[in-house]
Amino acid sequence: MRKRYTTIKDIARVLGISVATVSRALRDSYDVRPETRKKVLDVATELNYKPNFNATGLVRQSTHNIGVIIPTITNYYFSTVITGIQEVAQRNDFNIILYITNDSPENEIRIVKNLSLSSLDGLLACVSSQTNFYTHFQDLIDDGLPVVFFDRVVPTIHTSKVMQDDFNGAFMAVETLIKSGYNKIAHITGPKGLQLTDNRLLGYYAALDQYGIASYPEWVIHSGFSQKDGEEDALKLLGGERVPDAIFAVNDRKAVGAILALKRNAIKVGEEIGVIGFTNDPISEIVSPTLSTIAEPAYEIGLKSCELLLKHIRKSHFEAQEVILESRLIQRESTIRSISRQSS
Amino acid sequence: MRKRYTTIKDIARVLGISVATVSRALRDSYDVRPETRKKVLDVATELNYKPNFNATGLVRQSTHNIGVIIPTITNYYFSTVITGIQEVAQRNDFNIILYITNDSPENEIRIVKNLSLSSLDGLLACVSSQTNFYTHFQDLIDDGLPVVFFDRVVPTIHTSKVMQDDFNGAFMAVETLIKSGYNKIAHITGPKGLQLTDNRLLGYYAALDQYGIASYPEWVIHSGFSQKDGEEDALKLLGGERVPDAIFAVNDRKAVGAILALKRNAIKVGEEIGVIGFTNDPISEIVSPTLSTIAEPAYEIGLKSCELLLKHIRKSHFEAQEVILESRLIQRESTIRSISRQSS
DNA sequence: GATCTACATGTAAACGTTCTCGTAACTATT
DNA sequence: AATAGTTACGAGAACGTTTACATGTAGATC
Repeated sequence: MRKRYTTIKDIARVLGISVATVSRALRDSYDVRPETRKKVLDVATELNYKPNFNATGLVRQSTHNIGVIIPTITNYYFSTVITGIQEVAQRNDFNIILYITNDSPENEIRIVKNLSLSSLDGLLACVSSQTNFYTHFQDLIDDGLPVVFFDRVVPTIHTSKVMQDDFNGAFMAVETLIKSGYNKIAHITGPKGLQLTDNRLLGYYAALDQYGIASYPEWVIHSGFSQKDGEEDALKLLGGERVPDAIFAVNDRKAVGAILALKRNAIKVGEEIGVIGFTNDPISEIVSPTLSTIAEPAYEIGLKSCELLLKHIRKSHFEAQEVILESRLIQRESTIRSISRQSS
Repeated sequence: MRKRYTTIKDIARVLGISVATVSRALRDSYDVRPETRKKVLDVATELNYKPNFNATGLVRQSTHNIGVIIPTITNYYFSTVITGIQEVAQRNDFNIILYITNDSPENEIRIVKNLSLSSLDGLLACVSSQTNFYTHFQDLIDDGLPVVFFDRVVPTIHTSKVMQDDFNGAFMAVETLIKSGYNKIAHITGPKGLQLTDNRLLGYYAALDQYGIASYPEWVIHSGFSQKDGEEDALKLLGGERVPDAIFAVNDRKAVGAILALKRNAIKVGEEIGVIGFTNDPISEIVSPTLSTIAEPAYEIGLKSCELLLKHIRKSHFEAQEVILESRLIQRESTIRSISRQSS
């Protein structure tokens, strides 16, 4: 049974003063006598007063809510980003409302179309991997809702974006493979059209170019981001005409999938085929052999995205910004050619 | 720059009718002529009308928000639970507002104290592992806010709870170890006072009892839930007077920690010391040897919790319910005594 | 043709705040 | 003592909806 909660009116009645004064006492300090203020505050805590955000939101034309649209949260990267977002939001008294698209464009569109600036102060979004119409986001932006994209950003929309340095990360990954003695390097990556996919692919080509190493179209496989996709891609590479001696995966899940597939085919990972991933998912330390990878600043991406969004919310004319955070190489067993492997 | 959005008044003005009629046309179907209704709907879509939830919330005394309090989301179990929650919430047009406590009682208390039934229709909560005062939750319930606990539930609070069958899961886990030939079985578990910890511990003792197997106090180690805790606990067991030949871990993260620690000490997992976990985290298939475990119905726990909460929200006198979902055994390599181990 | 009923719509209060204005009571200035 | 300025507070509108109640119109009933 829902009880009636304490309102500003209750406090006013108890003290025999007006609601206006109570409101001021609760918020501003000016224009109200210290003693009055104290009395109000005392009664407020005594009656366990909590502001009604519907009411404040209605009059101030703002909720303290920011929406977060994300393909999935059951993976290290995204859940860490959200943790970062949440951290900043909490510090600034903003709530985060979570929308999970399950990486489906239909869900994404349905969700976004239902959003409005009457229920949200701003939006943080990571688009689903198969989305290619972005008008639903553009509409929201045109309506005046501040939007910041992260990780999977939309190139054609002008707004703030936060991502890791995909190009240099990929470059480092491939360079590491080359320096470790691999020279038939394949790349299993995400769907086309995603800026992240493009940039990592570009980094891959750039590194090959710089070291004068050949690549073949069949060595670049576009598919999804899951572990299963990684397994399938690896099998495809193994079954091809030219079998590579190293695989650069667009993320650690795919890299792990590839490692599992290779192991099942009795291929010694590292020794025969090197594998490097991208993310620094904790599984990269658990899989055997442990996985070399490019560490993404997931938490920082969350922090930065949310900070940027808050700036947009607070200054209506804050200029859109693109933030690129550094990635860094972590070398483990999967890119080392003859290691004294630890037992199993 | 935030634009003014379309309101019900705009629609009324365009059509020269009253806001009441527009409101009715938008919601009920009765008491408004079909043609009028159609005109309203047409204008609404044309002007891209979206209801202002602050306003509706204010008058209906309800937001469509449910809060979710959770220690962390960067792990398989919790992120999957949330995905389940989100699924039901979305289907029922409820938003979920996410609060992450980082497993800290101070954060939890601060967050809960700021909550109120003017901003939330209900709350789903999983308490932090070190919390032992629960008055902050009780206060909220006393205020009339529907609360459903999941996983880590609070025994002393009367409200709906959803959890997996911890007792039987633990029983199965230990039974499996026994049937695989282990008989010096240790248990590394979570903090005392948590119902989940207690129930799994009880299941552990019950299985040992049933098979007439001895246990020793030093074989039951209470600590945190992290992988690191698992490593430390395992080392403690190895360094003890009586070294066990099997470890039942309260969750997969700790089990993985234990496996890693054992491997570093050149102990053959499975062969020499069996390990079984709890959760069925995807890492359990990736770690080597693969980890036997008790699969928790994480997604279903999310679904069920949210469904239950919605019932509480909709029926103010809905009776509190305790739901216990089944866990099931998944046997892999870590509990098999001599396996033809796959290459590394 | 008067009354009754049903239907479709309008009027206005209410939800809990914030905030602009107005104003009484002081204090300061001359 | 008259005036101006300051301080602390109140009145009331506004935010966008919903909803109880009132009202007007049309057809049905006698």
